[in-house]
Amino acid sequence: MNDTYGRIIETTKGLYHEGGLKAISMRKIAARLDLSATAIYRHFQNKEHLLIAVFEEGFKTFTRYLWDSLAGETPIERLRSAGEAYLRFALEEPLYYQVLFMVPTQHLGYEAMPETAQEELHRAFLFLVDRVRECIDEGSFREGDAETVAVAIWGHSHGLVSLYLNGHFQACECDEEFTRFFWNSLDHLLRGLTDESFVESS
Amino acid sequence: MNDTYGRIIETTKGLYHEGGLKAISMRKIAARLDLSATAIYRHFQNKEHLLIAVFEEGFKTFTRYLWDSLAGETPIERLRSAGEAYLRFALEEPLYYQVLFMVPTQHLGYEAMPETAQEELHRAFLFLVDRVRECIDEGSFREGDAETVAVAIWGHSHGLVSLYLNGHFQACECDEEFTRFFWNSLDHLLRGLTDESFVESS
DNA sequence: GTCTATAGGTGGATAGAC
DNA sequence: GTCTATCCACCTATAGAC
Repeated sequence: MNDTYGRIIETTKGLYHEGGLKAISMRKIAARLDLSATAIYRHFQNKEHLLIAVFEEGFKTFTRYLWDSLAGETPIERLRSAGEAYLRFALEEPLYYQVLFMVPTQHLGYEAMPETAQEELHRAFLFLVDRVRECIDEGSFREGDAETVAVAIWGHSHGLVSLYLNGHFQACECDEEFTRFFWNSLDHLLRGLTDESFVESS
Repeated sequence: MNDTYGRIIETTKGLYHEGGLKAISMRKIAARLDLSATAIYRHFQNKEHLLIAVFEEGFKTFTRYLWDSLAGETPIERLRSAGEAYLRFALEEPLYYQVLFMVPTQHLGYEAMPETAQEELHRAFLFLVDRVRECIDEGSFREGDAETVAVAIWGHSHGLVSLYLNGHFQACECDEEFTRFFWNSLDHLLRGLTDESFVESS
């Protein structure tokens, strides 16, 4: 990924991180790469297609993380690995995490983009639902709606991660400390979710 | 709030909701209110001050919600009321919720703004820490670090709310359904947080 | 594949009339 | 308090030379 195509995408992520969608412009990207503003149009049809490409690269990366988590032998191990993969992705690729999970799709403001984004996000969610359903099917979790449990897990994880990435976690000085906190907190939720009447009453 | 000042702030919130920070412009606000672009400058010094005003109105509103939650008689009741206030604010003022809690402060890109935002957010967090500490002090919660427990509660709540506001909650058709889900999920987390060794091991 | 030149649009903000 | 006229900065995108 050291070609111009890859460098343009990296620069776009950087601009997003610094100033949000409003800070991304073809001219600024070009300036940072010592290119003329128009050179980018040889690599991407227009700005919309560039942003779609960033999005899709992000999802490719995220999918690789999730894919690796399927190596676990039992459903419970695979669910835990999925959580580890989600957290590792957030910490190792914070810029992608923000673009994929922290931008309201309406704010993208393009035709093709929101559909791509929604579809990909839904696919990721279904992956988690599958991990939960496996656990229910083999009896590790109580009977119930896998989607309901998956949403609670995703919500909890996303909340902690997004507060941390936005700098609202003054307690944690480093990623390792946050990782310990994340798992401690999530384990308690999982215990609550699986021990009791969560699935039925919701 | 039917004066021009209030209408400008409402319109700004609406534009943010539709297209994010990049969609907010003095000209668009003016057009929606059938004003000339420059009329707004009689009410706000410039765009930065307008955005700060939106932020501060949002925090005034949020603070009113939290304030009402202090009416509870016991620490536990007040903590629960604070959660109810947080959720009601998110559902009744979703545009403010997004502006206050879902915009990375770097993306605001002004001098005065990020400090205002960070300070106000921190004050809201300290309010939650106080509610948790009360519960610990009277013995309803185990001994331990109130900030740690507060972060877990806030993270969980924020995660669920932001997924819901971003439309990722296909299971819940209406606010009432989401409210039930929210409390069911949060109650399980609270049980886990208070029953076991969460505070010590994190 | 990269450049310059350029068209056409949107934006923030000021000056001065009413 | 609102208007029009205006300035200047920045943006996306195209055409055509190298």
